[in-house]
Amino acid sequence: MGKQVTEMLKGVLEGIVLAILSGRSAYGYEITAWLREQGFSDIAEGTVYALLIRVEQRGLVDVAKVPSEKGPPRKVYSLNARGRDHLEEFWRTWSFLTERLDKLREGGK
Amino acid sequence: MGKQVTEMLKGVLEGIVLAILSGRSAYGYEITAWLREQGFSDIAEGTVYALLIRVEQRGLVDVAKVPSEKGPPRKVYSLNARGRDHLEEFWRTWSFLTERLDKLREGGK
DNA sequence: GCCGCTACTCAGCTTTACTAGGTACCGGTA
DNA sequence: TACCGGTACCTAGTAAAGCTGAGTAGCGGC
Repeated sequence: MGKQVTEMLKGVLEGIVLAILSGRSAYGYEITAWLREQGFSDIAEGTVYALLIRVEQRGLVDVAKVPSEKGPPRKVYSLNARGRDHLEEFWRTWSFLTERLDKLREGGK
Repeated sequence: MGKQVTEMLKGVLEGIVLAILSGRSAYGYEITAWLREQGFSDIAEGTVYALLIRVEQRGLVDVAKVPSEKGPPRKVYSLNARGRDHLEEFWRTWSFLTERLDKLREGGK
């Protein structure tokens, strides 16, 4: 990926992670691995952990500590009601953006 | 608009402005006004000017100073070849992002 | 003579992602 | 036993891009 994606991710990555958590609970390491599989090849681990801490502090997710067979205990995150609201708001904003961009793309040629 | 759009605009606003310039030349004040009409209600003026200076310094646009009837002279920007390349690259990155997000949205319910 | 619109500029702040480390637990192998 | 690789998390410092808020300046109309 290029630097361009990096900048575009600002404000979007949080929505992506919340969207992942809306499907099922997950922990940081897992989310990072999943993102890499999906083509977000160079998202730094630290970025995901920092983001998770941020959304936790804002009360958008619940956390449970679950022991792992191989390594330190996992911090499993799940979306709560507030997080679900926030995610909906994210999708609305995202739709707004994509609509404008689609129009621009057509109009611009 | 909310703070959410603000963060999402990072990395995207530049593409939006380049896309506008791909259709026709324009100057800062005009671009700001146009963005506001399109629903980007609280994009700060300073933001647009700063962005224009940035893309100019990176050689993506050409600049011409044109006297105005009512106010200081306008700096009219137009997309050059490099800018056009950059814009194409932007659209590719944008498509990549929207594809992932669309999938997530469906999958997440 | 001043108000409002046009038009651009600048310094300082915030947010979010990156870099580049580090801690720690486990199993397998030399 | 000693180490390595995979799992799992955390932190401090940096950079980029947008915002806030203020300032400069020309023009026309009441």
